[in-house]
Amino acid sequence: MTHDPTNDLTTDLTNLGQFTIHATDGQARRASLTTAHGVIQTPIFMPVGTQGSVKALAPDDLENAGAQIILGNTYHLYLRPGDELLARKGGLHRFANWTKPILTDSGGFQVFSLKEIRKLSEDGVEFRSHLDGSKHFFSPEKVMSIQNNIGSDIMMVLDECVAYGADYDYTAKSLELTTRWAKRCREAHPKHKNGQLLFGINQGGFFKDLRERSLEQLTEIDFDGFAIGGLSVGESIPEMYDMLQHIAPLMPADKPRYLMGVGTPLDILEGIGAGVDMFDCVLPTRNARNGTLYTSRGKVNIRRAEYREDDSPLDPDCQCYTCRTFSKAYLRHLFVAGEIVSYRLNSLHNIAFFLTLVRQAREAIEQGRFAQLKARYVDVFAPGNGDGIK
RNA sequence: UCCCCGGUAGCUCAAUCGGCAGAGCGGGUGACUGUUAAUCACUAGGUUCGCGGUUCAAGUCCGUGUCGGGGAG
Repeated sequence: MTHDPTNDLTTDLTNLGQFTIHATDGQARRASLTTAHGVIQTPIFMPVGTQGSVKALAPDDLENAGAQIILGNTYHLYLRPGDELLARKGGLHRFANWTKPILTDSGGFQVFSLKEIRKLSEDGVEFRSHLDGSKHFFSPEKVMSIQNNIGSDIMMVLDECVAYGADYDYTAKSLELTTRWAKRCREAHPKHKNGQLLFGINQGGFFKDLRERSLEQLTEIDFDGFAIGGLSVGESIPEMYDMLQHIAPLMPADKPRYLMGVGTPLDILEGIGAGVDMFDCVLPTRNARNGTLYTSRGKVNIRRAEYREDDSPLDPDCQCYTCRTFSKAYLRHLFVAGEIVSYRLNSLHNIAFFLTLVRQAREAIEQGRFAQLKARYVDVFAPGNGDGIK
């Protein structure tokens, strides 16, 4: 059984994939992208909901925090609950009651993160399930089919996310493989079939000529957008920024640019400054569950003893439910006591913080003052500049 | 009054034949980047109940006191 997501579309399909740039400020772009479930205003941060849920948050929480689009993951959703079940339930949107756009990662990151339990070949990736050890084969065609069943608005091609430290020869061969897989994904999924967009993924490790080669090959294929993969895999911040600044401006200007898996508030601003439009990262939600909260004054580890009696809000400049309602002392208590609502309140805040950040970036670009906005955040978050704790 | 068991980190407890006093939890911190993560790492806490003895060496053996638990009368 196949699922046709066009059944419950909210958008005029004639504009599908349309990417309109409304303003620029240096390399930074203020734009919008039309998907089957709505128009995304960029630059945007996309909360990660690997298993069909942004951990600890319900759709209402996400909407209240201002989320426009969330992620799902092909590998995880295939294993559980299964893409065919999702198709029977009307796709992930209907199953999870999330009416806005969804982007699905292809499983390419699991090639990196689950490298102990997978085998690569020309035809695809064989994974051993991290849940029960069973074997599963992900070809580019299979990954397209799974994402069809999930019904995501933006699908990603299967790629090999190369680990940091890979040598030149390996990285070169890997990028060629990623290109061949990208072509097969495009062939398996004709443009805008089911109202679903498809993005290619740039690889090439930390070799600029390989990154450029990857980009040249990918741009010959008709994708709706292009992603930078293989960053934030263990390299230093300067190495990441150096590659980002090199490759992002070379990407097609008339298509959305997506920096996968990045990053911290400063990483995101660096990316926007280099011309990137879309970001996703587990950092706000994972850190929230581990007690690290982002505020306009810097990072706050809510577990710290100094907040035991602190009646002030987490972030006086934040409009989120958590900051409007509770004191740091109470949030600390909830976290230390391991209360479940702690994970929700913390996640809600961190997501709101990241979404506020990109909203401010959009406004700043429109007003030609992006550099000032970035400088303000660097002031707060740069190492040795008050990064840690206020 | 007698008999038995016990007293080791803030808490609950380990420690071989007498051979460098440890763990878990708790405390104090840090890390986390397309989620195998409500996870992981680091760190500070000691008159081993007191006193005396044996021994090269005692948390450990002996004597005595003390505190707690149990039993007998």
